[in-house]
Amino acid sequence: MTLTGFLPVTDVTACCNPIAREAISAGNATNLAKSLRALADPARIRLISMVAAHEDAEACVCDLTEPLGLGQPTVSHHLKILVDAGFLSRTKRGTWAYYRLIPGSLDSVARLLVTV
Amino acid sequence: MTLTGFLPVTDVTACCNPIAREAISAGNATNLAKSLRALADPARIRLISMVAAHEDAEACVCDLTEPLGLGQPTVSHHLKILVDAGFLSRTKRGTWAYYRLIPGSLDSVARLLVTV
DNA sequence: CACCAACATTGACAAACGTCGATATCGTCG
DNA sequence: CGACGATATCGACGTTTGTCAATGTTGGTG
Repeated sequence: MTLTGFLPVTDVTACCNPIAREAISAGNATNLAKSLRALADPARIRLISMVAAHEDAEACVCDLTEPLGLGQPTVSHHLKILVDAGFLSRTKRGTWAYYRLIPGSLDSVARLLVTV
Repeated sequence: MTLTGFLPVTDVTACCNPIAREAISAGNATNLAKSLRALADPARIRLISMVAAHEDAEACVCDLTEPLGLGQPTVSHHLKILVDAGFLSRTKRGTWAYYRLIPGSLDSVARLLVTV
């Protein structure tokens, strides 16, 4: 299980029923695990949360570094993982890179976990 | 971030709003990350899925080892992580240990991810 | 009691991860 | 053009992870 070689999360989750409803295939389990792994870090959860809750629902790296308490390269690293996994989008305007939550991306993961 | 020192997932998720609704605290992000980390492995996703989909919604280690293609100690290891994280319960009957999905545990994680 | 089967625990090892400092890239402003 | 500011990439490091073989534990059975 590496964090490299993602499918965007919406592709991953278009595949199957909630995992508790019927036995998931090995391949789909691997894909879902990759998406979850991208989320399974405190810094990345906070990044998603901060981006979504930020003014205009977008934020640049400079908005995130200080409140997160991590260095700029580390923040860029985490953001890249979230972009590659399909949770965030990146838009460059001037010198700044603005990140946004991709609508529905978290929901498609949630849909696979839910049992009701 | 270690996989040891869990709170049961239902405690973790009783804490807060969906992460995209308002900025999550560092502590709650750490707890949610621990729960997600317990799920973020292909073998463990398949275990949850197989247990939930199994006859009578329970399964023993011997039911899981062979279809999963992993050794018995490895399967026990993964099951312990899922029990500690509050996703599975363990009941011993005779020589066998039966695992069940704890109702609502997956849903409480899903509730924190969902945005709609 | 002695043996066996199911499961848990331990110890070891390679692979992957999170973080950082240093450096590279790219757009802006003088 | 040259300097600067925001961000990305690289290389390195200590830590955590997933897996296995070997061993321990516990309950049933002869």
